[in-house]
Amino acid sequence: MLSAASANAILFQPVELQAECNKGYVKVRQLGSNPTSIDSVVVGKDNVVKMKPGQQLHLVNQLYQYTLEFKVDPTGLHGGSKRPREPTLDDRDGHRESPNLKAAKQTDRVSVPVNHREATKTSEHVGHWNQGLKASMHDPQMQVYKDDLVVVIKDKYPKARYHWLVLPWQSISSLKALRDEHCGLLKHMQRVADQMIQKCPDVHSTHFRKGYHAIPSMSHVHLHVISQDFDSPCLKTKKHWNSFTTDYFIESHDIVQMLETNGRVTVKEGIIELLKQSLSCHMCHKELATVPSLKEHIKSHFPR
DNA sequence: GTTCTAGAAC
DNA sequence: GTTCTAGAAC
Repeated sequence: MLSAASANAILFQPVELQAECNKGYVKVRQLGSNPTSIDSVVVGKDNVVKMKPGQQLHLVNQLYQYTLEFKVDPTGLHGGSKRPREPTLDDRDGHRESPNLKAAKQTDRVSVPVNHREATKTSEHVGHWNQGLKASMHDPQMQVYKDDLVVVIKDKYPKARYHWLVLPWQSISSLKALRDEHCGLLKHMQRVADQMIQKCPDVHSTHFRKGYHAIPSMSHVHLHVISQDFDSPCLKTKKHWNSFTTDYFIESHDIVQMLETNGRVTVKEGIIELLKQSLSCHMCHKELATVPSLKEHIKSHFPR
């Protein structure tokens, strides 16, 4: 049985924090101009981690119970004159990996619930890249529509002029987890997708498709709603292209139909190989040797 | 999922 | 020389 561990973070200014711990280590991630730089800090015997203003303490998983205590450095020798960081462009973009514990004050304590079972598989850790949609869907800045059953967000890296994701609030990890009782939910997601399309200012000149990736990278079932211009700087690789233009992209209607007839969704063996197939224009089937040449070619089908 | 980059392709 | 891809790392 795991005992509760605690970490005291000494802060010199009240700062915005996210708290994270992984088997006695605390990762301190400095966001801002270089959001990928990470300092890994061993928690000392006294469980104290000194943090500079603006640094964020992330919870890597939920293996341990925490209490975080935020204190002011009494010596004033550790950068106390520095200002806490202001929100950056990256922040406004909205894709944080875990919920924020906002503006902790000196005496604030934050308890993080423990869920041992869900934290056992590495790929299911909160904060792992493949869990990003869970954070995004709950971020009000990302939501472009929501109701009791679903939320719609813009894809963070859109592969076309319009690219939304429709996600159910209900936690369904992948297509494999779908059962016939989910048919109603999936049909609702389809209707919401259609509403998004109808609200689009270019609806009359733009073709959309609604569907699921056969083997998505990101956890949590999500319906892609994507315009067929594929005019986006984020579309960069063969994998991107083939994931939206081959049978790797499964029409929403087909998923619902599979569920209604078989009670579950099955994906053809070897479907992942489709991602490696040669590049072919989805409009005229012309074969192109490289992604840049393909992107140049499809411009002719979708003049601005 | 993205980013980074070595080395293949040109 | 530059462009582009594919695989590792995250």
